[in-house]
Amino acid sequence: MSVVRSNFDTDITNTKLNYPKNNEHGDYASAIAMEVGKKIRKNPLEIAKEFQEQLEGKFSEIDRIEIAGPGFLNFYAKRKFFSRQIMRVHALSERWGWGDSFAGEEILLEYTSPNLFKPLHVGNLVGNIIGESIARLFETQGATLRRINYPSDIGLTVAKSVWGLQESDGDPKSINDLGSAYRFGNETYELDEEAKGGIEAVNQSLYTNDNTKITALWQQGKETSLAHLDKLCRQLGTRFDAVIFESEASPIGYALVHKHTGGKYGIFEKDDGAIIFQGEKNGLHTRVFINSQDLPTYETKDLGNFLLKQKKYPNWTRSITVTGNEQREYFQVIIAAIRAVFEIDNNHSLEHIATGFLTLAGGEKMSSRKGHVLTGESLLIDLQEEAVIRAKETRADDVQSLAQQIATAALKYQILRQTVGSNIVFNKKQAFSFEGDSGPYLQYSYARCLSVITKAKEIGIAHFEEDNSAVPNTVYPIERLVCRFEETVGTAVQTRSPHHLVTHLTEIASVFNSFYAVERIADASDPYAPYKVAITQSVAQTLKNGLWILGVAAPERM
RNA sequence: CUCCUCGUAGCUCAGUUGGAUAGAGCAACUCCCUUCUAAGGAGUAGGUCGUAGGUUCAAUUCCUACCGAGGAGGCCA
Repeated sequence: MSVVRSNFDTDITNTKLNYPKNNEHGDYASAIAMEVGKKIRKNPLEIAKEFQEQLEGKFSEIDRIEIAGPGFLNFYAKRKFFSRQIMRVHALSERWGWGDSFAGEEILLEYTSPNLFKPLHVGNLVGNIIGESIARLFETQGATLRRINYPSDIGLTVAKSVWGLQESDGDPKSINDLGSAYRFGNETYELDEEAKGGIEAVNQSLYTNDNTKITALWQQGKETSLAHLDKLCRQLGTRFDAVIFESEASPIGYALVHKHTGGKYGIFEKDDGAIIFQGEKNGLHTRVFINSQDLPTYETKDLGNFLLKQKKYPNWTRSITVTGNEQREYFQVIIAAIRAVFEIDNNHSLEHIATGFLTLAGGEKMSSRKGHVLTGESLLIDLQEEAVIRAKETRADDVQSLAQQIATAALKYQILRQTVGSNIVFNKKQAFSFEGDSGPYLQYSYARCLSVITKAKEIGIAHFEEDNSAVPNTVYPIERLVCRFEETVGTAVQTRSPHHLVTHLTEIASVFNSFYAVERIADASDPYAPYKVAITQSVAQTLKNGLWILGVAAPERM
């Protein structure tokens, strides 16, 4: 069908083929006649007629072209087109849906980037889940991905924890002690002037490294916190290629800013004792990079971070940072500053992807039963407990591991289903139900496909062969949907929007389940059985490949 | 005050980049397991697409104004 597409992607028009909502309007449709008609002031119906005559018989896959409504061109594909696509899915197998639109690119993708020494809030997981999915999307298009974690290991929040550890004699090897140390430090900072001074002193010491006891606590706590994070990330399916600490980036950024301050070609300038970047010249905000106490701000650290990334991966072509959307405007400034400082040319691109906030639905408070903040971890544990109950009734060999797969699927689905950047209302009730539009629904549909395929094998349904097997005249809706998968992956990558994929997979699962409900697939007496099984296989493959991109496991039995 | 993002069914969200009758799930009400997995399927009901203008053959989609929500705006991140 790409032949048809390319034929229309001309200079005269930006009209593309689209999928009619109604099958009666063909398999593909174009509004080109209306658009051209407007430009040359001619009746669209006449133009459509011309197109029709010119295109008729030009495409081997097209059965006929019809004109409808005010001048739509409706293309009806041949039956064989679909059965060939189904065979193609089978042939491409693991690579079905993959492409090469980013081949040769080396992409630096920074995401997750949490505050160490602090419990991971569910919201922190959003960036990880979206980031991982975007990484995988790029990987399907031939790019080499460098997953980068840029945790904050220095600064006031860290100082609060370290101070808390010191005061409460907490064990820096215990993740729970780190959490309570942070809460203690954070609360005391607000209430007690003297303690506030102490925390600020700790903060200073972290920068200057002048107190061995504090440094030791810090390093031990950092290790604990990192190990814990690593464990959680693995459960979610992420493994980072590089970790760059804010504490490393800080002095490097500091030197960079000073190097480019003042003078004729200075990028930064001194103002009121601070060093700033004049963003207003480019319609952005002016931001302070080094404050009047000569301390680097987050902006400066991000510059240092970039230098470290570039040094580690000198052949990068694209650098993408995923953060919360409150940093949207902030990142426009950072990108402008990086472009100026590092003289980035047009062959390299810098992008920022903003993710939304996560809140809990209708009245549910952001606290668990114990009255603590709802951490990503505790939510996963709760989900898993719920999943175990269901998993026990399944055919799975390993109940615990299935429950874990279901739990992560449920969480990821809720986050990946909607447009990146819009705020996410986490519906606990919905996530825990595992029904309807959900991660487990996709997994269940996949397992169901496999079960049918297994049965087909058992009763000896023949393999589908293009020349020997029978194919029903009418095209099943599920066939059309499966064919579009490749294109969906493409738009998801282009727009950095995994939700397009989620929507499409959900639709595939839903339409397949309807197909399953009315059609008997593995029926030895049905001449179409080989084809129906082939369709089922293509659905399974599509779901599997799609779930992989989302970072969701595809259990074979449930 | 300025800028950014958003407003679609009771709730949570899609809407193929301007196309044909605006779609799902949840919740409500009906049905369907002696048939390949009921975490499923079929159906009913639910909409002035925030409001008002404008551009267009065609607007949920683009432009303007207003209303409402959230965010950002030189020494926090």
